[in-house]
Amino acid sequence: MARASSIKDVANRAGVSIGTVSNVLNGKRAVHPELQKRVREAVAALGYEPDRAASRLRGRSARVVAVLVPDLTNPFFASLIASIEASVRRDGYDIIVGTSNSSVAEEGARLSTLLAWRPDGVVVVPCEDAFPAAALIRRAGVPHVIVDRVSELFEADAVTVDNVAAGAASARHVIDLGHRNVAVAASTLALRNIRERLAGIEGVFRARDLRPPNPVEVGLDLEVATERLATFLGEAGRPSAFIALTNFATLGVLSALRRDGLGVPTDVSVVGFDDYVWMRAVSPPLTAIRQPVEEMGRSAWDRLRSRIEGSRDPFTQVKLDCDLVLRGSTAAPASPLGADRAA
Amino acid sequence: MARASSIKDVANRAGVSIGTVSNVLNGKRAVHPELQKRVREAVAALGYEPDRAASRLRGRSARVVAVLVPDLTNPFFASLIASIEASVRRDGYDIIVGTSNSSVAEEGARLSTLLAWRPDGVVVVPCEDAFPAAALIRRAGVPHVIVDRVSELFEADAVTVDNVAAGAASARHVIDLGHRNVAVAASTLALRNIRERLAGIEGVFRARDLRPPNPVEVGLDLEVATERLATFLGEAGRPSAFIALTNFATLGVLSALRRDGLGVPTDVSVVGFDDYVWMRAVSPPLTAIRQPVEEMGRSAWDRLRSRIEGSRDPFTQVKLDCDLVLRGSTAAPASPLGADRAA
DNA sequence: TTGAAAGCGCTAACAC
DNA sequence: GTGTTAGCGCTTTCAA
Repeated sequence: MARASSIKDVANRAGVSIGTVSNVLNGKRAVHPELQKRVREAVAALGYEPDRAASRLRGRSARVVAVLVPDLTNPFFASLIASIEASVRRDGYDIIVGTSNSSVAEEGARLSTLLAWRPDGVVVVPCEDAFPAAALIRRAGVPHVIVDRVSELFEADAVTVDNVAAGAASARHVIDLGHRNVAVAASTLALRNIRERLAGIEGVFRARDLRPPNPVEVGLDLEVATERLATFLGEAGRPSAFIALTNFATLGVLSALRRDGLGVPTDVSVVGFDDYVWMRAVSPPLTAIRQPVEEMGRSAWDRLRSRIEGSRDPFTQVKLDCDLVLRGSTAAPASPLGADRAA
Repeated sequence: MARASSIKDVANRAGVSIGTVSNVLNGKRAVHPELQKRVREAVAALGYEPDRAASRLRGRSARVVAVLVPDLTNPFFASLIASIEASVRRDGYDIIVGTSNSSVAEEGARLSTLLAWRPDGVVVVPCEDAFPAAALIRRAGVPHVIVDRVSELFEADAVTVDNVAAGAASARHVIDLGHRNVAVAASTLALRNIRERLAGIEGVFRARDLRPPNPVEVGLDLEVATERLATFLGEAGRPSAFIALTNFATLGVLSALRRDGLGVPTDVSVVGFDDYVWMRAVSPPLTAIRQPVEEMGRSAWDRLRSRIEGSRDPFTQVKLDCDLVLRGSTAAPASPLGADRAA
């Protein structure tokens, strides 16, 4: 296991001092072309790459940002990380990633170890509205941005989505198609962003003098979700349309409808949440609310970078717009006014 | 932006030397209980967490492993990283992740910057069979494990899947159902692991004296994939079953069938690749080849850890088994022997 | 058992 | 324009 070569090795090989090597590499001060050449040759020959950690220790930034998400197997978080990684890389930064496993306790623990790297900045998707680990970040005094989930209390830069508008758009869509008996599925209602989506839906229903739909919490296990939604479907006055408020809820709805042999959109229309390639490939392709994940990552980095560079602006909360992507899973209900309770 | 507290701050507050603080924290040498207590109190009060980078510099491992994958938006790689992260965390390690963007050039560049962290180990999914960046890793002398894609030449520890067996299982399944005219879709055939899957299929067909199916390369864009498969479907002698060799090819097949209004499995049976929750939720739920992603990550870390701990065993190539998960997308062909060319 | 001090690889301030 | 050196935060000798 050959020790990686150090700046000393390069200096020896090039016959210069380590200071000169550093100057060539960082370009802070002019160095004679001849020496430059010799240094660069030595660097190439040895495959030297400055030690990021050592370099940081002596005053330079390590150019690393820590990213903490609840769960990497959730495609939304994976896409978010992909976007953040692409963004930071453009500025020569690396990311170190951690997972809180959707547990507040682990969240704090993970954050601590992430902070032990003394990152230049931190991007977090808290696993619950309450985000006690925020204290750790503030104590460390590290620039940070909260993404996706934001409690009302926590004062920090944040990047979210206009959840109310997203919910409203989906509600308008199904109402305009003629649906009156609409159901809403969410993995949980404990998160503010999800409740906001629901509020958006309720707002539209109320504005049109319709009774707002009741939400169903389906959890995070497909069997359980299917079960819960199935009993719901069995009841009299089965809804003619479903709006899913999370990507997992979308799967639950689809699974429950399949189990009951109900056709989409013939028997029941479905509005999904998030937009993944599979939603375009399946039959019918899913009408869905698309979150601008890509842009969320970029936006989080923009804000974080400006903080890293010393910005002292007041906290901002960026709210990005979702699109409602119309595809084949929504249609007018079979009977003009839906399987209506007015029957 | 408060500077994070250092070992010195802790020492001052506890009224001991920094050496004692270090000994309390690392437990290398006995420390008087009273002093221990004072140190721990100071640590808690200051929220002190030792600087990983500085600690590594002075001889300790930093407990990081670098992970490089072609693309984080691919759910397979995302799941793999999730598994690796969970595994390494159990041993107190962190991961720093990079993406090669499926480009060999970027792969080398990314690997260099990842190596600049002097990680204890590296896990790589190369983006092509040729893996020139391997030279960088070897020169650095860092323990490493190659996952998923392995060229014949490169000598290193590797964790893969038994691709031949996986292909064979899918072939046997559709043949047993009565299909004779079978098509195979892959995003690309430039990767050895995918060619092995195909070889597995061909082997079974030949062993049963059937003409092996021709493969279609569909690329990585859904529109393009749909197009390519659609022309294929339009031809006389349309296949009665499709086997997809990658998760993306699965989507292409589904999309093409939908476009042509063909029912699954009534008109065409489909065997998908990889196993994600959506495959269980949609109608029909997909029969698919499940790669043991979870286990792949764990296994890669097991091997890597033993190398980090100094193991000098010869290189091993772990080959894990895939399952064929039977669900609703495969069935006997409409006419007993399929839309056969023997007609 | 504890403290003092060397030194890891690097950058930046200082000397020439 | 170049070399020398202090010192970042830490672990680990070496003395006491």
